[in-house]
Amino acid sequence: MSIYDTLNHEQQTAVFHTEGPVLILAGAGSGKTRVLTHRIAYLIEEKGVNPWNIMAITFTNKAAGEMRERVDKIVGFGSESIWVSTFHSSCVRMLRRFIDRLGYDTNFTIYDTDDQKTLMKDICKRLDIDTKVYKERAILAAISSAKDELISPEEYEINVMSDFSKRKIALAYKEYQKELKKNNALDFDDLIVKTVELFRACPDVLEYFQDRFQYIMVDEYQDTNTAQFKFVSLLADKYRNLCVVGDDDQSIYKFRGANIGNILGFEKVFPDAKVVRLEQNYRSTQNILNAANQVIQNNMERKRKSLWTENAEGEKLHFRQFMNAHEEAEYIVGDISKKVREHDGEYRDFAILYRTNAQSRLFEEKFLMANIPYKLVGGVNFYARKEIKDLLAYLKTVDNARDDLAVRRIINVPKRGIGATTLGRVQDYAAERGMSFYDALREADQIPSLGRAASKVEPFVTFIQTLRSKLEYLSPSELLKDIIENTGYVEELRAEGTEEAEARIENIDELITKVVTYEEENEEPTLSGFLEEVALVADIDSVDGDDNQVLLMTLHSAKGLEFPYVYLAGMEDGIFPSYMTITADDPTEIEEERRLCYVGITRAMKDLTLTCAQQRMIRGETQYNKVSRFIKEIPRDLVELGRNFEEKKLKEIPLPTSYRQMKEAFKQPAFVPKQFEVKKASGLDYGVGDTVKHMKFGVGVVTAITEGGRDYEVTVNFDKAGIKKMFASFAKLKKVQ
DNA sequence: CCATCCACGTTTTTT
DNA sequence: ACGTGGATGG
Repeated sequence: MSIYDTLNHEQQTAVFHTEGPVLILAGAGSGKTRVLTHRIAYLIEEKGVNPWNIMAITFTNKAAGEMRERVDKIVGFGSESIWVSTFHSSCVRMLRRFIDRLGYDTNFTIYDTDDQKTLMKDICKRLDIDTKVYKERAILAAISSAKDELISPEEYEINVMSDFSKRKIALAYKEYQKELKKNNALDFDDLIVKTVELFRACPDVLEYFQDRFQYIMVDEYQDTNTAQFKFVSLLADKYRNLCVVGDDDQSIYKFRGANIGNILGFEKVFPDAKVVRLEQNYRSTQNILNAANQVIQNNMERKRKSLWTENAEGEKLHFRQFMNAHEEAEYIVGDISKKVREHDGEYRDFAILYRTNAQSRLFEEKFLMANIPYKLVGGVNFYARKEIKDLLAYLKTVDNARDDLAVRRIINVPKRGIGATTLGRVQDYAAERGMSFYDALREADQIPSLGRAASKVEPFVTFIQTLRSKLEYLSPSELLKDIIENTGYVEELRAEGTEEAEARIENIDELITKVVTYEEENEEPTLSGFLEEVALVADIDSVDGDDNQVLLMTLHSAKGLEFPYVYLAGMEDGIFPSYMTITADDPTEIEEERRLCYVGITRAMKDLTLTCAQQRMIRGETQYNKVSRFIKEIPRDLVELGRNFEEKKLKEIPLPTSYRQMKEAFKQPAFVPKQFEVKKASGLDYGVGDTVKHMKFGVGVVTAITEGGRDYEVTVNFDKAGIKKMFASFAKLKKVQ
């Protein structure tokens, strides 16, 4: 009995076919990750392939982490030398080694969307581009899609000669790349583009990596763009052992440049490709799967494929329509609460999925009121917060003095009396001499136009120089603490005394924790390493099944995940499918929305609820929406409609004050509900030695109560379940007389 | 040079 | 409804 016996026939075919190009068309829930991990094991154990020669590429760090974990479990020896990583981090790793061949420094900085925007704004000003006519975002989007297609600024310029407004963009693109290089920075797209460029410019480097990665596997292949395709095909060109896994029905990133042609045309590029179809679904019930199949069938452009399952028929899908979005949210939150009370599942078994991030707000509000732990994925990125960006800018400045953006961000934070005028003069001086902004600052006393302002600059320069000299013997976390102390950043916030400032301090504490965690997890922690990790995290990466919380996220973020209970909220024409795609000329856009719907439905394992509202506030305006066309594509007999929603409102809750106030009141990390505070103030109604009752574990005796930061941690010796530690506010323990 | 106020646009999705 | 960023006045 080998580990491969547990695979079905098609899965085995995919695992055993190790040589040459392979295309695995894997439907939702068909066990593709299992196939990939088993394939890696098979390569090593049966084919004698050196783990060192294997590479697996995913899109998110979370997916990479999960695969790594599973590979570690299944491969006995040498699994740590397999490269399991995302496109972006693979490229960074390669570039850190060789990018000097392209005239960049190997300690380059990675710009996020915020940085890009700041830089573009600057460029527009310089090029005299009116940002009211050409918005930075639009220009950046154009540049990004050019990069996705590997179109250089020069090529772009030639292509758009005839179009006036595009000529402007071409100009901006050129300037933008020039600035990036000057700042020794790369944006997200550059990470891939520059790697391809490197491969093309330096055959020896390409061959080095080709020999290194003789077996390459790519997950979520339907979401690769042209640049990523080129990256992969160049790498695989020598040994041709390329195995790609994907599902064209789950291609949902066209807006980000994903080229569905990569998967649809794989057999054209590799005529000798072995094609394997995984069509047995192990995740969902018949009903859920049937609904998904029926919906996706309305798309014209797709590979033939139909999912089936041996699972039970299961419950029917539920559909509910409400008067407004409040009732919708209340119903869903109430339903989850009820199901958990009735032991149908734990909080972690539930997920609410929606089309736009803005829809999350109401759910948050209701979860806070109902005191249910939840986790919001997405929204405002932790690393996009002001205080975090400020401190990171300090670290970046120390790490790479050529990053003008970072230097300019912090030169007057905290206030050093250096204003726009001074900045402009330094900038001019730097531009004249072709030096970096920071280098110009270092010789501030030699800039005649500065006058007295030069004396204000000096302490800043000295400070940075001191930090840099400490770089050798201070760890990143010590450096960060040094910065916080010397700038008085936290002190200043503390002096403010507002709740908002408190929240910022908490965020800073969290940043420190993250640096320390980074140092613990890496053998050779470096400042550059930390900054790089920070630049490449996605929201979804922080989702951890260990926390018992309801998950809230967009449909896009949910790809690749599964939950016993799924709620698809906001099933309305105009929301989902979005207004943009309904009104678009291009009919394929609606197909992409439908694929998104397919992704949503197939996340559910046993229970799927679809909801919509008749009216909904959007940007302060009330909208009236029809039921989503996708709902109508689901056969009626698969759906249970339910009586009109009559359940009592979540009891005795004072009417919601404004959302802002709510947030203020509960401003802990989002998932820590209010009750902590309440409980602490009022104390517990049981103590050590008392007998208590728990919903799930039954009766037990309290052996200890410790005071945690925000809650009491109670240790109980249960008659049946043994000793458990739990937080008082979640455990809902009742004293038994 | 800095703080405050108002107008505007933003939202479809993100590595 | 909300936050950002520009304009304005101190």
